[in-house]
Amino acid sequence: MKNKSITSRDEDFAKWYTDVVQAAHLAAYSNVKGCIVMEPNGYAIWEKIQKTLDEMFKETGHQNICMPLLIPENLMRKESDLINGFAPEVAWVTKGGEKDLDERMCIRPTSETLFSDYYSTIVKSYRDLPVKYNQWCNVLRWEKETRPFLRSREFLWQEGHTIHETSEEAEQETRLMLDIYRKFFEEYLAIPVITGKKTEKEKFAGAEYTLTVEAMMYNGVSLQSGTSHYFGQKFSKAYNIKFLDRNNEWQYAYQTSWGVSTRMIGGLIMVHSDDNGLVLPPKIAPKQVIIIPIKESETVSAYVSTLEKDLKDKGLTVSVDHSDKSAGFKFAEAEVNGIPVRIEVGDRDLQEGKITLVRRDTREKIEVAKESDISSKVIELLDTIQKDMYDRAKERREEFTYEAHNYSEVEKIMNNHPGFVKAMWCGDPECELKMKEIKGTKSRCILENEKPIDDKCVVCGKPAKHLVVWDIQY
RNA sequence: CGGAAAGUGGCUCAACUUGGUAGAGCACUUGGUUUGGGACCAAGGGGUUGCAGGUUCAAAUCCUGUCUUUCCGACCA
Repeated sequence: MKNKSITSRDEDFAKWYTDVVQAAHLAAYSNVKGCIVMEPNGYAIWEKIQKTLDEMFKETGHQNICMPLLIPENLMRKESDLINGFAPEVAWVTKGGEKDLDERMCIRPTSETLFSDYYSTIVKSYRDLPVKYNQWCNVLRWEKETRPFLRSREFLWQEGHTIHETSEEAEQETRLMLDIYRKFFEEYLAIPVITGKKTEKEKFAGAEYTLTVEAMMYNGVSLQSGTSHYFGQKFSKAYNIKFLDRNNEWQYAYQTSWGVSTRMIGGLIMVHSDDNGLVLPPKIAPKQVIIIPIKESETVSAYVSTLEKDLKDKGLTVSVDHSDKSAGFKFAEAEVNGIPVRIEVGDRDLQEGKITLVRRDTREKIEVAKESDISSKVIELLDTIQKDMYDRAKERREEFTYEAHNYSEVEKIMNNHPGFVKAMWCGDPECELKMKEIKGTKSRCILENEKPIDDKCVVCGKPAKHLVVWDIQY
């Protein structure tokens, strides 16, 4: 029994993805090209993500701040790597008149420039450091090919920007935030990730280096899901962020930035969901339990309202489907929306002294005695679902993780079923380009703590420097 | 920017070849019967056929122009 409005995942993955987005009412296409309307179901997931991450940021000493939407052109151009990297994607606005062209401003594609300019005015002494600010906002990048959540012109994200007294401290911050992202992905989103350093070619324009969180989607394709950048003194020199150090000498500050976006929602869908719609991990599902009265009767209604109160008292988010749709419709609806546990309550079951719990992830039906401690059972079940979802995602990732020792092996793997290909690399960008000829395969990240699997580059055969994970990307 | 295709109620499409009162399914509204895997019956509302011009007694249909969108390519943190 498959959802009628959703294309099968194995038949056409891209179509399946957009079908799920629409069927679960996460987002709708708008009349603004490349921009989506994030609908309540989708936005609720974002709010949950936001709340969880925000707490993690605050626990580690970060504060929220709000920067302007517009960046004056002269400010944007102070750091040349950044503007060169972003130029094709930046949208410019003017007041309107021809003479106003001198005062062009861009809509922020990212806010390093604004933060840097601001930091240059507030930092005077080493005693002012570190400064650890974050903002939740929208940004605009004029993408040509767009897909809901994965790549849209306007999207929501958080960008943390910090400045520090020493390079060590700044690098530590870069690592810390990467770890927070990893923890969030694995513990909350139930998505196993690999982390590592981006190559020169793939790093953020303007960064000394970029650390990344990469996740594998159901179809084996990789999604860059979060990045943490170390800037060194690059921006502080361009924007003059100077302070008097402990020896009473002027120093440029060391800087970081890090971000994750609504793209994660796309990842969440492509890792866990199925042909019946959305599947959400309990820790991030805006609604954890839905109670479905099969047919409203006095006994059913009485049982349902007691149960609802009970579950709510235990801190679970619960709703009851009181609509007059048929039972089958309600089941399908609960499934397409990805609610982790649904509880079916009907007269027939009640007479037999039981009710039915249904797991969304496996669709397994579990009968439990109506007088038993339902809320404890539900809490236990939610934990199991969370864990099982992670384990399944990890198993699938292992299944499509390969090692390759030469170029034709990579070709063979990618043509068969894409996935993470571990292979050695000499460090030459030419070899990276050569890899791209295989269905657009790119370096995802350089693995830092794993043993080399070979001593020569998978492309050119020269001595290898790095163990790299390669994959096709979204 | 190159190649291809499509524009008809909210959505998916039909009618176009051969000009003659714009139609179906889904969705929506109302009433009733239903409810253990996407219920049924009845009634109802909603479209100057992307836009502009031309041919004709008559244009969704033929002709010209124009705009928009989608797909492929190129491009892409």
